[in-house]
Amino acid sequence: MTKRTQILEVATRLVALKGFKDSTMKELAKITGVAHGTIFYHYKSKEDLFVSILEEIKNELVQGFNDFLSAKQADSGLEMVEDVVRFYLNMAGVKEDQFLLLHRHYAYELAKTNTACRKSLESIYDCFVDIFEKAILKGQQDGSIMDVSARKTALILFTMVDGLVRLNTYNLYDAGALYEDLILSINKILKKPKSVT
Amino acid sequence: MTKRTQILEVATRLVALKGFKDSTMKELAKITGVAHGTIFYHYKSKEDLFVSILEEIKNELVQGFNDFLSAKQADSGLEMVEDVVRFYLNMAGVKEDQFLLLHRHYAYELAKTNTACRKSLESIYDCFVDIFEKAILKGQQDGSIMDVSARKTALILFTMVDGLVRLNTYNLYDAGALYEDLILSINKILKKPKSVT
DNA sequence: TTAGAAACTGACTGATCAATCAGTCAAATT
DNA sequence: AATTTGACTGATTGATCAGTCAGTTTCTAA
Repeated sequence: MTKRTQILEVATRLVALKGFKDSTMKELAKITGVAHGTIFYHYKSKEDLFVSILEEIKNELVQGFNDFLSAKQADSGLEMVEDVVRFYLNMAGVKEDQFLLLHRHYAYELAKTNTACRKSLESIYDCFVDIFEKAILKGQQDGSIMDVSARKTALILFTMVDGLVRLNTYNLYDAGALYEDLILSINKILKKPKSVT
Repeated sequence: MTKRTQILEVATRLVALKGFKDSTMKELAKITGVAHGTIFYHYKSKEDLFVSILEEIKNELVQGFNDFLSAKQADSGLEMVEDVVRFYLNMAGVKEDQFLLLHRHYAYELAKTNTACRKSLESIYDCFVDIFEKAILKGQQDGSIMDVSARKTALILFTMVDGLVRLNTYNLYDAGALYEDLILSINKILKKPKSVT
């Protein structure tokens, strides 16, 4: 692995854990095992490094969700929504650093002035919401999901799932105990009542 | 208004807007119109000032939610849940700075080492979840809400509503357009089906 | 073999920050 | 009138930071 890649990996973990401002390039250099100046040889500034981190996160997450989408296609739409929720929660555990970083404010503040940053964030969130929307649309075609606005409902499901991930991060409540209740609630929102035609 | 209070008010807005690290005491002094040293006369450190900010937020929010609770008592439990949701969304608009600050990471990081900070956060979130739980329990007594774990469901509703507030903050989607759909979804989660005894 | 390019180093710089502290001043107390 | 107190001031300090740069090492291709 090149030093450039090593720096990016360690920086992701560091910024996720401590935030952008509290992560110093000195510490990053020390942990990575390179000289302070090497970071600036590969990335022209701290902000530039952050944009690269976000781009890498975007690539990994979009890749991961697309892989999931092309692998799973058999179930009903309603079952697919469940699968998406479980996959999302699983990804949030596996790629904890990436999700933690996405839940910090710095990226969204930088997005106001930095185009590349905004593009990455948009790609990530569109990817998240799209996958819920696709599952809902599928469910409406196969009759397992009731007639609701797919996009709006997708956004609501996303906020529910992502909210739970966040609750975990904050450590105020035991969010893990809520996973099954969350899926039950989502079922109630979506499930088409037995038709009475 | 005393300078001490003025400093606290301006600091709340400043830290909500820019985050703890990016808010400088120099700027705070300038905006408030006091000398740099005055801040340290009233608050022994920047961190101490932040704890005071959080305590003030706790007092205001807990007060606000308790006022709401003692005013509203007539409706059915299900209607009360709706009222709580609307009140929460309204408060998030009125007290935008306070909610924004609560959605930042610094408070939760400080809570790991600072007891007063942790206590304030716990009071705030317990207050939020309790009010949902009370409405659900009421609905289960009057028969408008189905038999579910009140506490767990309260947490899920809270993550839904708070997630929507957050979505607004991030400016990625138009969350305002989702308010009515959110309330519909919550209704589906809670509403007791017509009994078939 | 070697010359030039690319990768890397770490001491250094200037800027910025929280916090300090000696001192001012007006109001309260004696 | 004399003294004390508490609110307030702003220049100063020492620490820390991102970023620079002159110099060194490693790689590459002819």
